Amino acid sequence: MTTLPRHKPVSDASLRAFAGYHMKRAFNVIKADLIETLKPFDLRMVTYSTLVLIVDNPGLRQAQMADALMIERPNFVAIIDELETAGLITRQRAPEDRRAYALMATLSGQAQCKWATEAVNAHEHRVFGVLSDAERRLLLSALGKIEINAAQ
Amino acid sequence: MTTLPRHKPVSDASLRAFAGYHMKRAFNVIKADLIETLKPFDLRMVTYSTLVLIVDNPGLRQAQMADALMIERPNFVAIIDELETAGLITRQRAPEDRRAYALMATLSGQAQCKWATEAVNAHEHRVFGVLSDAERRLLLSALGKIEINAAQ
DNA sequence: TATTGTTATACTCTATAACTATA
DNA sequence: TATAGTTATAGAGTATAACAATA
Repeated sequence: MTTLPRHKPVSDASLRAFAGYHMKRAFNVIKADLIETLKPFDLRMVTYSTLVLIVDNPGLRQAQMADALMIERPNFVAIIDELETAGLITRQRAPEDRRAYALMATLSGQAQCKWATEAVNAHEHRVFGVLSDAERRLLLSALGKIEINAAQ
Repeated sequence: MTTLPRHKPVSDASLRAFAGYHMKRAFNVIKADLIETLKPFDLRMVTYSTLVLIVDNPGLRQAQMADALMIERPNFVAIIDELETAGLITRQRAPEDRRAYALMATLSGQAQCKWATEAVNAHEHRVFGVLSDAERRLLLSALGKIEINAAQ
């Protein structure tokens, strides 16, 4: 008896004309799956990315890491605190510049990074496994072009 | 004289192995451009998407719109307030269910939607114009597959 | 005077519980 | 009792100004 039926389908045809809308929707599902993937390791997307960068680039300063991750320096403090409290990284005063900290992964941090990366690889396989190798290559190529184009 | 040179390049090679990392970086540049595109219209991404949906689906209820946009009902209230205050839409009590509001775009809202959509089309051309038609089609197809796959 | 890490702060986005008015 | 819209609130995420220690 409702003239406004409750489950009338909503048309998003106009939005679907935009590639950006599809990017957002696809990225939303990827993000949701990644968050679940990292939860057992007590890592968030940003703490996982940071941990990987510290493992791969031992000894760098906070400001350098923050720049690479495009995170504002003040916001990076809590992220580093979180990883340090979890025993995954250490802050070491840089001997030649006592204002700066050099960031290093602990042995535990290296192990955690390796295990989490295995889980993230499984996540990537789950999410992008629907694509053929050719599709996946073309997706990466297209994404790269979009990013480079914007930097001009 | 720094043994930790300030601009030592940071390797993100490990992260670049992940398609999701490229998705995030590409989406970041798209988002930044779209935010600038919508600023002259006093619209945010979410208010623009909502306006388009209301123009295309006049008379639907808030809850239906919120579901379609995957926004929690409480958070949708401020979005609708914003569009209503700007004179772009109206809330009309649904006569057959006086708890509900039917959402309608005003004439001004329809015009604003049309102009903003022209700007968003230009934005899409700027951002995705680096891709060939074939690349763009394959990107959309791949994104669709990722989204559908996740819904299973 | 400038820079590193930090604190404080504010604004957005997102998620949940609970209220009101209607059904 | 259940639902539509709302309020309040809390947690992330993000951005800027300003401070102490050091250069």
